[in-house]
Amino acid sequence: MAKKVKDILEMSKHPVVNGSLWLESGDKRFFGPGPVELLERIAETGSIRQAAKEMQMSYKKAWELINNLNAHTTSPVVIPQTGGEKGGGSIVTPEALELIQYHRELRKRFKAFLEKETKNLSY
Amino acid sequence: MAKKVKDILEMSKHPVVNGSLWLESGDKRFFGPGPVELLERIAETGSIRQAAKEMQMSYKKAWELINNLNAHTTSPVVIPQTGGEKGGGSIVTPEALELIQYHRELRKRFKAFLEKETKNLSY
DNA sequence: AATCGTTATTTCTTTAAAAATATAACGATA
DNA sequence: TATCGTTATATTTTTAAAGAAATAACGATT
Repeated sequence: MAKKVKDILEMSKHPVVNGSLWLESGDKRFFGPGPVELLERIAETGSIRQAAKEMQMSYKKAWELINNLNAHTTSPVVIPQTGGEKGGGSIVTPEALELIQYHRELRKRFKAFLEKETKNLSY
Repeated sequence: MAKKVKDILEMSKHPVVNGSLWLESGDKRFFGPGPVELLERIAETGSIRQAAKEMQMSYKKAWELINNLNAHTTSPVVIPQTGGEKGGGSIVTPEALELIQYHRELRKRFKAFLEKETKNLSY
């Protein structure tokens, strides 16, 4: 009888099945953990720059993520305003909030999958 | 009523849920797509160097992957022989083949998960 | 002992990604 | 119209990862 995985792996090191999820189209990722957190923080702060700063992300990268995300939605999920009383800012649309919620649920299902597979290592 | 994801995403670009899976312990990955393919090729060729070459992977990286993998198993899954009639070579143990098989099945389950989630985007 | 191609390892170089920097445009407000 | 902090964008610099190259050790075979 062939050995089982748990007899091959060094179980004392507590190996786990882990992974990453994202939305892509044409091999290009446009919605993963990064953009999600960014959206959340833009919603809070009203500013791409400030949100990026909180995440220790460069403004440039943040802007690219948002721009890329907007390119994959029927209407922009982040609406920037340049100039204005405080120099400008950005608001996230209700659709963005919907995407965030979707991703939370997706992540929950993925987490369940990973935990199931991790448990499965032991049998 | 809140919009659904399919109404927010630009569905004409055919977005899909995709992801990556691996085994890790202590935040360090030791078994993902790379090592799996490498093991398969070492099994075929009997040589780390040749296997790496086939994958356009540097020998150094291949060796690191294998070394790292061996460090997470109860006994080495790749046994190198330095020197010998053809200069040496490496053989993969039955346990390695078992790991490969495990990963194939894991990947199958993950694929099903991803496809289900991708379909789910449309509803 | 000479040969072979591999393993094992270090060092150097290249490349790519990320980050930092700089600057123009913007428009509500005072 | 002067100010503000932001968006938008290009350019430069830094950093990290990957790759290339070089070298010693190895041992069965001849």
